[in-house]
Amino acid sequence: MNQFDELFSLNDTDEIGRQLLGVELVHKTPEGLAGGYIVEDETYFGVEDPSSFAYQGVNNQKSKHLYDESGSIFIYRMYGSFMIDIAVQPKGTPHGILIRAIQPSRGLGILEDNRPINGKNQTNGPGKLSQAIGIHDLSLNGQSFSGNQLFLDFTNALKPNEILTLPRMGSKNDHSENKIGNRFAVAGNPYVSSIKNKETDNEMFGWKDTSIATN
DNA sequence: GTCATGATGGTCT
DNA sequence: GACCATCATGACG
Repeated sequence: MNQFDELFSLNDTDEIGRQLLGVELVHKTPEGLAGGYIVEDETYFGVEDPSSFAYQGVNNQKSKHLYDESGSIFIYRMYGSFMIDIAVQPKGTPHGILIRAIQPSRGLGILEDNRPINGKNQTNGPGKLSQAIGIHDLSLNGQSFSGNQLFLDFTNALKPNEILTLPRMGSKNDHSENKIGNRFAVAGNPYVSSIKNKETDNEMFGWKDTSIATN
């Protein structure tokens, strides 16, 4: 079994969220490959999660791709921005993982053309990173992250020194008692959204080994 | 640098 | 016209 199948066959959605940190998210654009290392993500627990689009079994135009097989692409639009999610768990179980931030590693010139902003603000939010890597429609919905348009690359994956577990962002449905779903982040990485500047690790960016150069 | 606030747009009622 | 798993901006120190 390859790393992709191994990861997306895990039963524990939070564990998949933790293991995704350090994996490269890559988009094949007309100009070339563009992408970065995942440094922050957020888990959603389907029918039992009040802030999931599939809460209590909702299955409509917006949520239907959450029900796809583990490792499928689920893109949606919010406040005019595009968000990139991974559908996880077997077909029919609508768990999802939202990719919230990446550290640029591939096609840096393409990222800058798509989103001409310097530094960490280029990719430290879900709407920002999708703009930077060139996702501007819903056309990839339902395809697999093991394909070759928008895919996960494990070959150069980095290992976080420490993983932070934080409350989820946004989601005004998240009122109350149901404390399920988590936000995971690479401790000290400057591209994590809303990280305090003095908490960043400017030497290693929070990775165990950064000998793999960015280009 | 931090924080609070208004703008946002597509989708659904 | 309301809803929202967001973003950019402008006032501070």
